[in-house]
Amino acid sequence: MKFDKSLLSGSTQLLVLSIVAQEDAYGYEIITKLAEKSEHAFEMKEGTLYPVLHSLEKDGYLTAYEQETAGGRKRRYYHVTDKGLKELAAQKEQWNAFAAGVGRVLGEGSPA
Amino acid sequence: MKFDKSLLSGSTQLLVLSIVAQEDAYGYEIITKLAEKSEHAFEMKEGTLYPVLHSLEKDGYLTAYEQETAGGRKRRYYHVTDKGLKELAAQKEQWNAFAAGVGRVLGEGSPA
DNA sequence: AGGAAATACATTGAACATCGAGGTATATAT
DNA sequence: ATATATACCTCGATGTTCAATGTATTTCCT
Repeated sequence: MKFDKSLLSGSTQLLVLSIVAQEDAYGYEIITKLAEKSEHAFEMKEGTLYPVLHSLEKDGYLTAYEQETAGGRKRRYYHVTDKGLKELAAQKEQWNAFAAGVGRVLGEGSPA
Repeated sequence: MKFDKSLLSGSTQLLVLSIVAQEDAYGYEIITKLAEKSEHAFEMKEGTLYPVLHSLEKDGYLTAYEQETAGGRKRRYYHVTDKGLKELAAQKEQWNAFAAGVGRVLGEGSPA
């Protein structure tokens, strides 16, 4: 496929970038928000999220800073960079093209 | 994720099932049709398709029969079974839920 | 006060999917 | 004759995700 790595699995990146772009967020929070917003269609696992977060940071799409709660709990917040916003836009486009393609393949012959 | 294997990568199965369900087809033809119908959003590789075809057949979603062209070229046609049609319906539902979920995550905050 | 559950971070090994490259063979076009 | 398209297939490398596991703190319940 043309999209596979940059979409099928890249949908993870897309989702994470999208959440963080809306508001700075920390790991645990991202998982929660994803579940909420998708109405539990997604339930991303920590083992999936953290490596993605690290690679997004390494690639310069996100920056991280630590902050303590009133309670004293440390959280690692992520913030999207300009580069990250551009990447997000690109991945959104890719997703739309992919989804439209699937729709076209499924639609003809027996419109759901 | 909840869907990953049954959707992200399972989108391959969905796509193939959908093509064959519309009309019996052989391997090479499936790749061509997928490219056409999706307006080149997908370009499935043979190394991806044939293993999928074999596993769909093994699982009873497809049956195969051989046929020769006027030219004398042998083709292995695939036909969808009742079980395959049910699976297709199920995977379509999954896809729709997934796509809707992504849409919801992307949509809020900055409606494209 | 004590214990369970939720919060919050992270890593590792196994499983799985896809691709790229390679292989075989026939038909058609140049 | 030779190159390209058709048509099937396999294998190894790569990359992604998950389940399991680990640590530590905070909050809730009894």
